[in-house]
Amino acid sequence: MVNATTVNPARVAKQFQALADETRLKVLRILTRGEQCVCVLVTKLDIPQPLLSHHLKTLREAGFITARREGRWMYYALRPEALEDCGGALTGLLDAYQESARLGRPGCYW
Amino acid sequence: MVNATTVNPARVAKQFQALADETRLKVLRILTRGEQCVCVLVTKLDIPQPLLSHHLKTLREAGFITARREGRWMYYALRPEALEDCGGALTGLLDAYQESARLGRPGCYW
DNA sequence: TTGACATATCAAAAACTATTGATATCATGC
DNA sequence: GCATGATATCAATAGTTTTTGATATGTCAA
Repeated sequence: MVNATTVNPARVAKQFQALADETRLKVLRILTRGEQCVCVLVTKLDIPQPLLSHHLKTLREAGFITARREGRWMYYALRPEALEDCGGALTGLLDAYQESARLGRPGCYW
Repeated sequence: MVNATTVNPARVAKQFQALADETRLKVLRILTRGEQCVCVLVTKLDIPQPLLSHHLKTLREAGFITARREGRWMYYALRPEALEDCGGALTGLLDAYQESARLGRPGCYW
């Protein structure tokens, strides 16, 4: 079960860092519609190909997408588990907040 | 209702940027226990006070915390709405992903 | 095997963010 | 008013990320 204490700040910070970019969020949004070829992404995002390649690498290293080669094309797909994981970090904080409110904010466990 | 199309990538990217730092996540984690004075945060985090002040500013500008003065002390508190908002961006993506899977991935709406 | 295309990598420049130390502000108690 | 303590701001530096353009790699088709 996820809660505020089980969240590892260093690891989570890196995941949020990967989400902290407009282009990368747009990539994820496109990929919600399913696997896409890089050529499609370049066209839709209208950015230079090497730059997109770099952002894809960032997303992949953070676990948000997977890559698959098919002939000359690379297909990228969303990895929903990673999004769920990040969401879990947020709800972990929210749950801790609500739980502590329920208990009357007894001071920090730190 | 939140979904992938209603999410504004530029705004959300800034919110995630504020979360993309270990110290700031620790601050939020401490604040789940309720409002805290800066002096408490400095002690718990063991970082120089001006640095903490800078991180608090970042969190405040992104809407994650509020500040209140009481005499010489400043008290910071979590703003759960901002966390919910960020979580909404993630679930918006996840919902879009699942919905498009349900519909058989009919190509991108872009 | 060569040519063409899709994508990745690399190196340099530009832009941004974090950190530090010094100093300013603001409230309090004397 | 002055000294003190709490916090914020500022300027400089260091570190990181983003962007660009050039080039490399890998695959296919002829």
